[in-house]
Amino acid sequence: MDFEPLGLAADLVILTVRDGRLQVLLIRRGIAPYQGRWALPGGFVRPDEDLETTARRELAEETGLSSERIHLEQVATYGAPDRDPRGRVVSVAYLALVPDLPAPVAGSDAASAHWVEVAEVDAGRLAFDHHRILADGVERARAKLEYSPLATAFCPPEFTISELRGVYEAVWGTPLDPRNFHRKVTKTADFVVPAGGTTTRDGGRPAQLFHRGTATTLHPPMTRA
Amino acid sequence: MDFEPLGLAADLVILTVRDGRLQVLLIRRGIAPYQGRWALPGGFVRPDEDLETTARRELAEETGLSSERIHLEQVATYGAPDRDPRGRVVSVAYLALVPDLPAPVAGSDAASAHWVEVAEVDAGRLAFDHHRILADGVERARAKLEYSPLATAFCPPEFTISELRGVYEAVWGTPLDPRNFHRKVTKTADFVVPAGGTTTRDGGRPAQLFHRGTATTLHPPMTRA
DNA sequence: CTCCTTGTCGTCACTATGACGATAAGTCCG
DNA sequence: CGGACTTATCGTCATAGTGACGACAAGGAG
Repeated sequence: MDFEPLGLAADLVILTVRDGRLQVLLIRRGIAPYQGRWALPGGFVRPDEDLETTARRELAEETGLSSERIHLEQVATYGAPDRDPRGRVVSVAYLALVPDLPAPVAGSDAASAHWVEVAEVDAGRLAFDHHRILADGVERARAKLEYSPLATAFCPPEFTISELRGVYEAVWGTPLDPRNFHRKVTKTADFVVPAGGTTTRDGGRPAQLFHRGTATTLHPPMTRA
Repeated sequence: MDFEPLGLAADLVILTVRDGRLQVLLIRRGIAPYQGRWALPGGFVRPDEDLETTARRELAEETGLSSERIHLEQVATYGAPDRDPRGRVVSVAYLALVPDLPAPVAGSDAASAHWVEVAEVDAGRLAFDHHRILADGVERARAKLEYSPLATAFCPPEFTISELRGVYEAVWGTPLDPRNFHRKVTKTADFVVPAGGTTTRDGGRPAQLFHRGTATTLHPPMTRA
């Protein structure tokens, strides 16, 4: 087979919720093209390397998170012929959802990696077509919160209902009624299961701790206000 | 940039509803590898060609459908290093939904193209990892019928509620109550709009004709039984 | 005309939801 | 130590949407 010259990359939309807001991990590019501009972390797929393996490798390099338990899913593939001035580069985008890290971002490339609030990302300032990839990734995350228990991926192993609600509010950008949210979450089978303890880390009356349940889909879905 | 040798292909899951059943367009491979096996239509992305352009080109070649109005969407990208014995080939899968064609499949490669009932496709008989691509494409279609008005993509420009219900039943593989379905569809704003005429092509009492409305999402979604 | 087929409207009970009141159980501070 | 304050959790109520299914409408076939 005679293959055309072509680069294959995996780019990552790594989202977390910090300080009650949705944030994405961006790196400042040190080299051309788009030197000095913000970009999504990513890298080229190595020969004999699976696409998801590349994504997990990059995730580990940028965040230090190497766990298999980090949620990672493919979003879409971007292949416009002129999307990279260096030549034909096709990029497979992955979405990663990580809990608020106790330690700041650490890793080899970490020097230039920063959490940026999604709402404040200036689309025009991102390298390549990364604004589009980011938008698609965020929209995927927003959609999946509706019908999957994925919001728990943003939480530590044990969390309160309020913290879970905070995830929804941050990702969707809308406030939710605490009482209705509580009812909905606790009555949806296998969404969350009581962990047995309580915490007062959010102040006020002690809240029950939960961990994620076994559900894979939410019936009926959560509703975005 | 020094790029690794690598092929980039677009493969198509082309679905239609014929005789009340969900069918997919498969071709019988005339050359190695997997000679004689069924496969999804597809082909390599040309230099300077956009991914979706490749997909539309292949769609036109295999079905003769060149209209921009045919629903086409990206599903996922498959890049396992060993998925193609010829070397590293990464495939971007697209899902196309086409109405029941009045004329049989026509096109340059049509000699080997056939509609096959999805329920009868023997996963083990498909070339490459096409069984997986097919499964993902079908699942995407099933899911999208829930929250999008996409079922109309399987219908001719004017259709009856029963015909639309037939699409749902074929894609989901479950019977739906005609009365509740009728209520749901006609009460969902902008899902379908009356076209003004009636038809008796399904027998029985004449049915109103509709065409697709302007809705892009269904609130609340249709529910799979 | 009568039967048969499909289309369309209506009813009813039940579930899920949004809005919001009320109470519980901690911390904080004077 | 006793509010005041904060967050958690439960309950109530009206309403929308749904599944199950009865009833009637309006064509064609024999």
